[in-house]
Amino acid sequence: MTGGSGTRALDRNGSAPLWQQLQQQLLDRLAAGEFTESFPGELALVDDYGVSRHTVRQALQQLRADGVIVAERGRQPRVAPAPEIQQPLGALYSLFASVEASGITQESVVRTFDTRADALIAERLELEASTPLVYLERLRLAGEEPLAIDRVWLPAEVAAPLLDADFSHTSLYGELSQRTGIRLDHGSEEIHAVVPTRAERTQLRCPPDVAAFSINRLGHVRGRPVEWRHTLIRGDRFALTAEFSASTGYRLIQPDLSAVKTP
Amino acid sequence: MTGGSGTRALDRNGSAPLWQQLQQQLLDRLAAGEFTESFPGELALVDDYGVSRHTVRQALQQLRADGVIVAERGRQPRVAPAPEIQQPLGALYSLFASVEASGITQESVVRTFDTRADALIAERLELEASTPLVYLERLRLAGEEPLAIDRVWLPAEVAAPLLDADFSHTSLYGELSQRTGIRLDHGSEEIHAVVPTRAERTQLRCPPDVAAFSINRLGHVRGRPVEWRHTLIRGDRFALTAEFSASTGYRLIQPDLSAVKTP
DNA sequence: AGTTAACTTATGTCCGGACATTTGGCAATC
DNA sequence: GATTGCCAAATGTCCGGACATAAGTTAACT
Repeated sequence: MTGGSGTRALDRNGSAPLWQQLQQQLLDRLAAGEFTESFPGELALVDDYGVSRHTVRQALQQLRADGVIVAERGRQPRVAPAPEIQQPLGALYSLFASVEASGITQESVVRTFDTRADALIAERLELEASTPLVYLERLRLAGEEPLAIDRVWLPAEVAAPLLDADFSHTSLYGELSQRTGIRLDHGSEEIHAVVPTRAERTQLRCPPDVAAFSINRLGHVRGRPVEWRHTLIRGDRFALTAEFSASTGYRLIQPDLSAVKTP
Repeated sequence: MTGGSGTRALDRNGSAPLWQQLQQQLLDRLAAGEFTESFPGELALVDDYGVSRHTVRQALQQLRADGVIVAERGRQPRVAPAPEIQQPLGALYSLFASVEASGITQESVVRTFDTRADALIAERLELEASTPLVYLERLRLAGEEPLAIDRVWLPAEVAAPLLDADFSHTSLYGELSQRTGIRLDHGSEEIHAVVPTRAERTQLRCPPDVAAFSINRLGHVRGRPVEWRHTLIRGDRFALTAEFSASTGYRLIQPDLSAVKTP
């Protein structure tokens, strides 16, 4: 199997540096699921690819820096475990995390939950207009009082396993991760300040002359858009809080919801 | 001067690895302002410290990865220029940068500009209630139409040199940096969605049933708060846009102002 | 004076070897 | 059976050398 020398070949005539080729090959093999639990040691790679240990180390170096693999002295390198806790992703995460943190009971009333087609949303998800989409519309309550209206569209192809879930207490991302293994890894959102329509005000049971955040979000998984979301949050019960510094950049932090709770 | 070998000494008996010591020494010397415009080459360091080129390269590697120094083939390494453009700092930066980017003329009408005392603001700046503060209130126009009301308080002690500046076309941060050398390095802000009062609507000349962003910001310089700012931005002409991913985290990006320009 | 060619210098890449240090497993011992 | 000691294996560190390649400099040439 892992016998002799030079089992695997690298293009030695020009093109890319050897260590770069090796690095890429390792990434490819890793993406193909080749190293489930044991990663080849440096000397094994030296033997396999017929390069010096220095070159192997140079290839591994960035992989270690990026946290793809973990290596310690005297121990065989292993593939790094998936990042434990997903980084807070976006203002929506901030919203629900802050409710959670403040200890207020969090609940959702599912108003609609079905599969349908929507040409406009489908286009935003880069799908055919007739593609079936799972649609979930919830009224989110915090402390038994309406906080936000949340509407999500996902391609039925990926979200079908969710259809028999109960979303009155669990989070969409939790179910999505648990049932399909899918986790958003990229997204963009646009945050507007709006005055809710009368219908929205009725649903949110909020007084007149109250503004709201309107957030449109497009979530991606591995480069493909898989979630369109629109959330309308009462402006009298929520605020975005951010911190920034030259070193850490701009970060949303969990606002103190109790301060904006019920004026 | 830089003659012989081993001019500079490294602790060779245990403790930290040579490359780490070298890296630290280089960082120290750099912090002392020793390499203003020319950084020693690899071979020079080999000669100076009496280590192999491999060790020198290992020490430099992380410095290059961190962008501290820049090295290219055949060219002497140089100290990387100070971070080109200051990192977008907060939603306010995003606001004015996006106006700038869209090519719309940006102008301010200075409504008030004086020195006064304000107990509430002083407390937020951690100052005595009677401390004199420079107060600047501007109506910010984009494309000759009102976009935001901007009010800033700074301790007079640091902002005094600004008092004879004309803020109808220049930015506060620009003047502050130019006249006093002060640049904000940290801050926090709270973003609310509100319905503007009638007086504010009048100033902003915006139609009824339009919401607004209300942003409170506290800016720091080297751990001391030096700026309290309140900005009210028309919600029909501005939106916050953000991107996030597991690798880069949450970042505000410049929204397309033209899309929200004038409905 | 302007252009080209050759040379120097510097980093990028790659190889070989050597020793230190830590881990993990095996074996001998109590 | 549990502990201890030893050895092999693996990575971390460090050194030396060699050639390739790009940039800058100088010299020669038109």
